[in-house]
Amino acid sequence: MRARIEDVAAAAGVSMKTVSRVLNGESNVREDTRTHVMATIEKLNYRPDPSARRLAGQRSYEIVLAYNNPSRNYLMDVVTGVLAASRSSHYNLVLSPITSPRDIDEIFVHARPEGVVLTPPLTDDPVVVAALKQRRLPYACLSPHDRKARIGAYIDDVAAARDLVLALARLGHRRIGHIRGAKGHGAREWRLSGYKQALTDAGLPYDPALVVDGEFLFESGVKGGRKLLAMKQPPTAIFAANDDTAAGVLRAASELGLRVPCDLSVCGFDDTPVASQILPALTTVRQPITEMARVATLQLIERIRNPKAGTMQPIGYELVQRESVGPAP
Amino acid sequence: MRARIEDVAAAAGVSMKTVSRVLNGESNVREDTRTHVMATIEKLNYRPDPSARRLAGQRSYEIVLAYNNPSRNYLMDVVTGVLAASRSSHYNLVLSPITSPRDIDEIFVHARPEGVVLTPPLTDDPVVVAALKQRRLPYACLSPHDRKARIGAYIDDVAAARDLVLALARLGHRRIGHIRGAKGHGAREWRLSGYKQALTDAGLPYDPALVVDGEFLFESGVKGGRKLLAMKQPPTAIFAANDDTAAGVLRAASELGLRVPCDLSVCGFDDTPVASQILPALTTVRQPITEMARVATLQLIERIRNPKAGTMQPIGYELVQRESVGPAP
DNA sequence: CTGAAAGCGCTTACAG
DNA sequence: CTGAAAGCGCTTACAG
Repeated sequence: MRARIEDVAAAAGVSMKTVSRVLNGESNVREDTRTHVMATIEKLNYRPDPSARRLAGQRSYEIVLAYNNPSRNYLMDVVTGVLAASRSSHYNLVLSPITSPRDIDEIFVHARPEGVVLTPPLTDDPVVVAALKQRRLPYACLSPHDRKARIGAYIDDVAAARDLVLALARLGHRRIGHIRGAKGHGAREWRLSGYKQALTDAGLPYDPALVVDGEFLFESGVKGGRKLLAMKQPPTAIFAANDDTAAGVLRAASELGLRVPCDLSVCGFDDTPVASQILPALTTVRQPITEMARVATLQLIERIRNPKAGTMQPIGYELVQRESVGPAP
Repeated sequence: MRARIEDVAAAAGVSMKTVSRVLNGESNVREDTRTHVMATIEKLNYRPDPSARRLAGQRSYEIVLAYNNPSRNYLMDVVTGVLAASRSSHYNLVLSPITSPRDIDEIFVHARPEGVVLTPPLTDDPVVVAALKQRRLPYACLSPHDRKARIGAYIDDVAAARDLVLALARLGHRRIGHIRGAKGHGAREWRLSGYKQALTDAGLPYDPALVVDGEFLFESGVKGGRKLLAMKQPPTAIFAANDDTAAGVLRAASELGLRVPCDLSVCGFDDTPVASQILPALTTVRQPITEMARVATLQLIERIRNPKAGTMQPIGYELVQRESVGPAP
């Protein structure tokens, strides 16, 4: 039989309440009492029953991870990070795929979360955020568009995009195209912004014709790539908003008989598996997604414990140089 | 305030026990009593408190999804399927990454599952399976090596591999190479077996030199591809055990200046994103992973309810013809 | 077919 | 710093 708190109390010669105090790290326990109770817990291999704890404490210890669009790769990394952080703090993770932002209340059908982790683009959905605020539910965000008044984690997308494009400029590229990310994602704006900054830094003019729309998809790259490469003065390099898009550009280039990186340089963003497996392998930016998710969840937990705690944490990124970028032809 | 079972009982003019019976679909409730109680539940928008239910019932309603190796893509699809099935039956999903099969007891640190869903290669790990059996814990498997005495879901890997290789033979290929999957995965054996069957069906000899080892990785494809293509009589087609491996073969072919599919045909297995985004896009097999996970979980739930219920369900696969396969040169 | 009582294993609110 | 009592919201075992 499993040991109960009552058994521990009896074995340690204290009350259940004292054991409960030790368990929950509450103050007002004499140090040697605490030590003794801890030892007894260890000896009996006692683990508190989560259901009893929840019922009596009127708390769920649940953290919801809400998501909709992101790629499976991205999501699984996020799951890993959120799981690590929540477990280390004795919270339970409840997954909540959101079919439609209007159905944000779906979350509460399967959980009574103490806090929510939001992945983009849910982070910037006014309906979702309003619903959470109305319920006064703490939430943390991964790479939200608006970082002020939010807690969570992010990488400096602008700087990363700038670094990438600046590297292109240093290789002699003077006409650099950009295929944008999907609307509603902060990354769409940041990456364009980094692109523009790099042009300025390199003393290159900004030509709106070199910037085409996209949706973070392979198809965006094919379409955007065809459009850019069909220009009278086509770009010699293309910065795609993510790796899937860059893979699409590679396809468009191949259709036109262009060789990468000899005739055209291409870079992506994210360092997904396709980036290293495609030919040529993509120069891109690696985001430590699992770490971001872990840190964001930790911020959430701090805020759950203290409404004034929790911050927006910057996380480092890494430029990954591979084969898809070369000197301007 | 939330309604409690007591409130529903009072409003409906019955005892708590009767409401409980209706809630749990037990028999021995008069039909009109049931209808009336249901209406009252609806009216009060009553939802039973999960913690109280677990505590009183001494049940966890938890299903653990245990995983180690699989790719993030595969896993996220599995998660989606398991989540769908467990929620539809009022079970909760607990994720359990297994660092080492020896630490299978990790599962029980964070959950007291009523059942476990196992993903390959955990499905065939003797330590894991023994631990589950010893605890008399029902478990369902996704594509286990040994389907007998197991419940869950699978696709006919042998037939799928045979179809793929047979298509190659029909295009005139007479020397077809195979790069195998990782040890410990049932798929490693099945795909080889399907490969051999196809050769037999096509009246082609089986040449062991054309079969090289692999681990389901991109690197396996690069290495295996180089080895096969360096043969005195190299194959004109290569069946890689999965898409990542096939992507590696594409890379090896490119290094040697071989063009796919003109000089070499390549096919993979799984239809991961890389399969459609790589150049040339891969001919492969699509497994409905989410559906398999859903069905397997449903089998598990049946078994939880009845130790004799639950079966091993076959799921259909689909051949995806793309650009990486062509007539023999 | 229905119900009154006891109990699941914790925490809370209070007292000392 | 510590404890005795009540209660969280359900289900179980039993009785009728």
